[in-house]
Order: sequence, then structure tokens, then C-alpha cells
Amino acid sequence: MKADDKNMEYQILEAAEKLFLEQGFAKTTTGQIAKLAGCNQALVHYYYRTKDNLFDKIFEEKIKLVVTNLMTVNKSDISIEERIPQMISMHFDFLKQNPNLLMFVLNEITSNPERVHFLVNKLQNYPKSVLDTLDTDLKKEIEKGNIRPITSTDLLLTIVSLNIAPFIILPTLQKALSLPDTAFQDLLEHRKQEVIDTVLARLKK
Amino acid sequence: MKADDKNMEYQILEAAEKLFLEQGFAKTTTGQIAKLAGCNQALVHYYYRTKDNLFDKIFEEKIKLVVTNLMTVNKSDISIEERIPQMISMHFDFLKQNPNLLMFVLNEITSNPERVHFLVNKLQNYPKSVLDTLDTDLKKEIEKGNIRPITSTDLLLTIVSLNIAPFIILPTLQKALSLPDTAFQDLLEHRKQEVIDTVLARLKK
DNA sequence: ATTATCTATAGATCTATAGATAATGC
DNA sequence: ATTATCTATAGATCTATAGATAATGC
Repeated sequence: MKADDKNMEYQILEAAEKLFLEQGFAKTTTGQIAKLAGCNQALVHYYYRTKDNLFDKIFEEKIKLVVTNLMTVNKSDISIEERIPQMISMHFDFLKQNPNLLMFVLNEITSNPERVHFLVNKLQNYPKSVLDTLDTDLKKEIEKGNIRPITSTDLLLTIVSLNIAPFIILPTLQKALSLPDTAFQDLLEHRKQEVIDTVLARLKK
Repeated sequence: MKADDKNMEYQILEAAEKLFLEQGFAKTTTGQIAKLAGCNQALVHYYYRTKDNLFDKIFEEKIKLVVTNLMTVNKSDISIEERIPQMISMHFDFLKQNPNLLMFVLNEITSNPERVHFLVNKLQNYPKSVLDTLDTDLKKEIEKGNIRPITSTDLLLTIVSLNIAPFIILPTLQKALSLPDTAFQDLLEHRKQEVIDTVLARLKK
């Protein structure tokens, strides 16, 4: 056996996370999870009772991860002009380091909207204050005449739009065009700069 | 019985389309399809033999719809400056008129990458020539010094990014914040203009 | 003793087909 | 006769539990 099978309960959690992220809830069976974790299918239920239970644990953690990243990005006390490229860059890199995460969360939310309710709570603790900070700072700059008017909602939506789309579209294209991995990485880095450029251009007077 | 039950074969196709788009392939059962179509579960198999068969028919049609829209948008012979707002607007409206379509296609492709191969064929017939048109026209304008340099790939990716993201993100937010439908429609119209604005700003010298 | 792991299986679906019956077209 | 529709069911999964056995901690 491997060296890392110290804690089977944890192995199961990890296996489930991997499979859920790759295949989604519906397509993943407790049998697959057990196999990947290296134990019997019954053990999955021994530790987590139901498949839903196991899923919820993972899903909640991932949602927190996404929200936290989206928010901490914005707490810096540097000027808006410098802060925005930083926000974009951090958010972009986060998506890059967590490939399947985006589609996973989107899928499960759209196909299971009841989860949204529990999501609202998570979403309303962190963000309000941080969003207000961005909003205030933005209004100040607009009033000073340093940037072209835009609402904080539109700005955020533009940033998130430009950042997430490559990770949704490009994997498909990569497979379709059978790009090598390195070319794909280069493409992503280039794209990050283009996103920063586009957002800054929108703010320029 | 309703007046529209003339052709059960077609009713089944329609029911399947609705359910697949709403729930995806995995979560839709032939039983649900039959119920919605108003017939027995066996009849679904009588006409389409397998669930996969039925799905493929619908999926292929939808992919064609998406690709066709993306392309026809660009064949006009008006100047780039006027063409781009038109492209954005047409693409945006298309997404608006086909709500679940986007997530459906993305989901099924990511969770079933084998389908990508068959997709490549569809994607390579139409687009090459139309993409080249955009590319040439863009280069001309850049050389004339009318717009800030950008590749056609980046431009298209920016447009598609900004356009699709609202339809991916906003439905979740709408539910989360329980916005009324009219407010949601207004938000979308506002957003379309903001997308046009952002893309044009990126092209301005 | 208690906790971890396994084997076996009941019960719930779900797809797909076989075979019976009803409807339609010549 | 042929085509459309239904009833019934075999076979394949898959979840979750019950009950047996092995491992661990005092």
C-alpha cells in the first residue's frame, strides 16, 4: 500500500472531491469514490452516511474558497488604478490553479437551485463590506474626474466575465484544436494581460 | 386531449429537448420524457431506440444553432466600427432568447469530451472563412491607425466572454437576491450596452 | 470494548426489449 | 397488413444498511 493511506476517512473525502469536480455529483458513484480511495463501497457510507452529505461538505468548502478569493482581493489600501490590475490578476490565477472548480460550481448551482439559498448566507457575510469599499473608492475617483463613470456592479461583472470565460471556453477549444499544454499556458498568460488592458481601457477618460 | 398531439414522435422530441436543456442528459429519464410528451415510456424507445440517440439529435441541432448565430453575425459588409456593436447585440439577444442553451452545451461538452470530436467538424466548415473576413478587416483598420491593435481571436473572445457571463452568473444571483423578472430584464438590457461600451473603449486609440 | 473494514443484499431506479392490443391505411 | 401504443418485465446500476470479521486502544 501507499504511504498516504493513514486516514481512510480523509482519503475518501479527497477521492470524492476529485471525482465530483471532474464529473459532477450525478455521474459520480459511491463505488467510484471507494475504488479511488482504496476501500470498500460500504465504508464511504460508514463515514459519511449519504452521498449527499459527502457532497455538501465538499461543495460548501469550494463555495467558501471562491467567495473568499473574490473578496480578499479587494481589501488592499492602494489606489484604484493599481488595485484593479491586482484584483484581475489574483482572480485569474486563482481560476488557473483550480481548473474544474468553476464549471463544477456553476453546474451544480444551475442544476440544483435549492443550494442557492444556503449560498446566500455565505455570500452576504463577507462581501457586503468589501463591496462597499470598492463602491466608495470608485465614486471618489469618478467625482475627481480620474476615470470614466461606471458602477461597481458593472466593473465587477466585467472583470469576472472576462476572467471566467477563458476557463469555460478554452478547454473545449484546446481539445478541439488539440493544442499542446504549453501553448495553452502561454495563451492563458497572454489572455490575462488582455483582460487587464480591456478593463483599464474602459476606465480611461 | 390537447389539440397539439398530432404527432407523438415529435412531441417526444420536444419534451426531450425541454428536459435535456433544463436538467441535462444525466438527470433526465425516459420516463420523464414520456410523461411530458403524454405517452408511455416504451414509446420513447420505439421512436428513438436509445436515450443517447435522442440526445444526439437534439445536441447536434443546438450546436449548429450556436455556431450559425456566431457566424452569420459577421458577414455584413458595413464598416468594422458599426459591425462590432451589431455583432455584440445579435449575439447577446440570441443568448437571451435561448436561456438554458449556453449552460446545457457547456455542461455536456465538459462532462462528455468525446462529443468534441464531432463538434470540430461542425466548427470548421462555417467559421474559417468568416473568421478570416473579420481578421483581414481588423488588420486594415489597425494599419490605417483607426483602432488600437488587437488580434481577431482576442476581440472575439472578449465579446463572447462579456456576453455569455451574464447568462451564466445572473440567473444564480437573481434567485439568490430574488429579483423580480422585470428588474432582471432591465438589468440585461443595461448590461448589453455596457458590453458594447467596453469593447469599443478597448478599440479606441 | 470500541472502532474500522468487509461481504452480502434489499430496495429503488432506469433503460431497453418482448409481446399483446389498438388504430390506421389500403 | 402495417404502424402506433400499451403492459410487463429482464437486466443493469446504484445507494444504503445489516451483520460478520478484523484491527486497535485501554
